[in-house]
Amino acid sequence: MATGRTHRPATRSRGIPEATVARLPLYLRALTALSERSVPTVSSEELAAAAGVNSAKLRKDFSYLGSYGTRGVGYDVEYLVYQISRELGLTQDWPVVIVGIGNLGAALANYGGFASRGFRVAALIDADPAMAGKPVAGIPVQHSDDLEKIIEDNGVSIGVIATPAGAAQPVCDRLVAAGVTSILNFAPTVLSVPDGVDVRKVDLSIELQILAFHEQRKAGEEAAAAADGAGPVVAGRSDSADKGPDGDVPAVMPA
Amino acid sequence: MATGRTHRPATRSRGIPEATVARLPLYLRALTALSERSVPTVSSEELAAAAGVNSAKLRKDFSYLGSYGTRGVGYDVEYLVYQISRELGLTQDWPVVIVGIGNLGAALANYGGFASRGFRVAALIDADPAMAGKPVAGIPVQHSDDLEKIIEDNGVSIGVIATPAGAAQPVCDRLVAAGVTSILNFAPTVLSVPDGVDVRKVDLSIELQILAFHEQRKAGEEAAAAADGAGPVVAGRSDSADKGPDGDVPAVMPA
DNA sequence: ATGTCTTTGTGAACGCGTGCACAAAGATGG
DNA sequence: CCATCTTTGTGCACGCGTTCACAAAGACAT
Repeated sequence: MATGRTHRPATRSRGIPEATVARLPLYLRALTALSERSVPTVSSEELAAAAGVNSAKLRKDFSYLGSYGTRGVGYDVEYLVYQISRELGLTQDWPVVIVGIGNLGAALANYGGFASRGFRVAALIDADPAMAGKPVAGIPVQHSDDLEKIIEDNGVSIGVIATPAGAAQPVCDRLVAAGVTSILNFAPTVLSVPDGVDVRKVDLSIELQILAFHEQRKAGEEAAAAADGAGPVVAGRSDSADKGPDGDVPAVMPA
Repeated sequence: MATGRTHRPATRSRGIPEATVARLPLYLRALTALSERSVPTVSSEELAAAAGVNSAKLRKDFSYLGSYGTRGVGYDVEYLVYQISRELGLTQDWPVVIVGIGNLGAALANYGGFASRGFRVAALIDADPAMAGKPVAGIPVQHSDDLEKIIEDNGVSIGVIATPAGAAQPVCDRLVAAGVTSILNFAPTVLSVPDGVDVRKVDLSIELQILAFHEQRKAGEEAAAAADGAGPVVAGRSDSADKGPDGDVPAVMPA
């Protein structure tokens, strides 16, 4: 995840904790898989295992949405898919623009996970005139001069920034000025935005650095253990969800 | 950011909280920028602003590493860069393999943020025989038949999975069997790994879904406010780091 | 209808992370 | 050498998130 946060004020959205909101997409994916296999109902235990979380946590998460389960039976898969989709706002169409069509921007444009969740790539924007008109993922790239017009014409409220670091803040400012209120930032920069605009950050380098930290620690422990005459650790197989080198921490965050 | 977690057991690595570890790369980036401008020292207040965090939090984070500041002056930039780099394990070389050279894999191979932090792309691996030998980012793609040999020959301990969802778990199993102990997963799947292996997950679709949730909420509030006769909200500019629609939550997590 | 069994929904306790506010430490000037 | 000023390092309190453990609720069989 991106990185570095502060607990949000008292504005808890409609009583649903942020931690829960972040898990809903995870549940939704697991439920969608069950739905495709025509599984009618699922218990909290089963679904929790599929999503890689604690079953009590899952039940508490669902309790924030309402009482959608049946005691002694479990949850109705289709009904839950609908409720979560509605809660996340996925029942409506979200036009999205991607700014910065380099390798990453092109990869995002081609990413299939967007369309399947109600997200529609409305436009691809790049500052390089040579890119203009060139189709990427079947969509012609438009020049950034037209950014404002594109945003307004398509009613875009979500923007994805995949530009180099230096261009990110100016692009962000223009997106916000044009009406975008949610930004997913892949550029390695801290963006400054007005109140009311949400920013989530994904930083690939930071993720690797966190892994490196734990990798180094493991190497150190192993060496220490070897020095003690004891062998390396490593035990039984476990679901990665309930251990993790990092417990919680976001490499993707609001910022 | 990837998603869904559980607090790690009591194994707090060398006393450094996970939340702190996740912020160290952020500080490092800000410090590197200062270093390039030849700024000799920086106060916690200034650095915190650059990294988008609370200054007290920053000081407490640094206190876990030791007392590297000078009261009345601040922190020595170069020294702090070195200490954080060492703490994160970036002073050593980390060979990394990327498995799955589609759009995303290619984008990762070309990503400049890796090399600059001690990460070296040792090999690109893909299951498609047609890709074999074809250079991506100047590195010839190798066939997945040779995965185990590549891992061992290069002493790789960190693997990046950018395959389709279906291939992720088998690839993960082979990586782990070959000796990889840290995995960065871009495939939309919950990976199961043995104890001792760290997994971090980055899910682009989940990030957008979280944004959509808040976007929907904002739209609802605005409508409600309009119905009350009051105008939309939106106030002054603020640094996004200390508000956020999501406070904390990780879309990237251990799982 | 009644009893048993399964599974949900949640009260309560605990722990981590955050941020305030201040004392201690050092620099700097007279 | 002393006074003042800046900035660190941290004790403390607060709140969120997680987890346990159990009572309530419904299904199902008899």
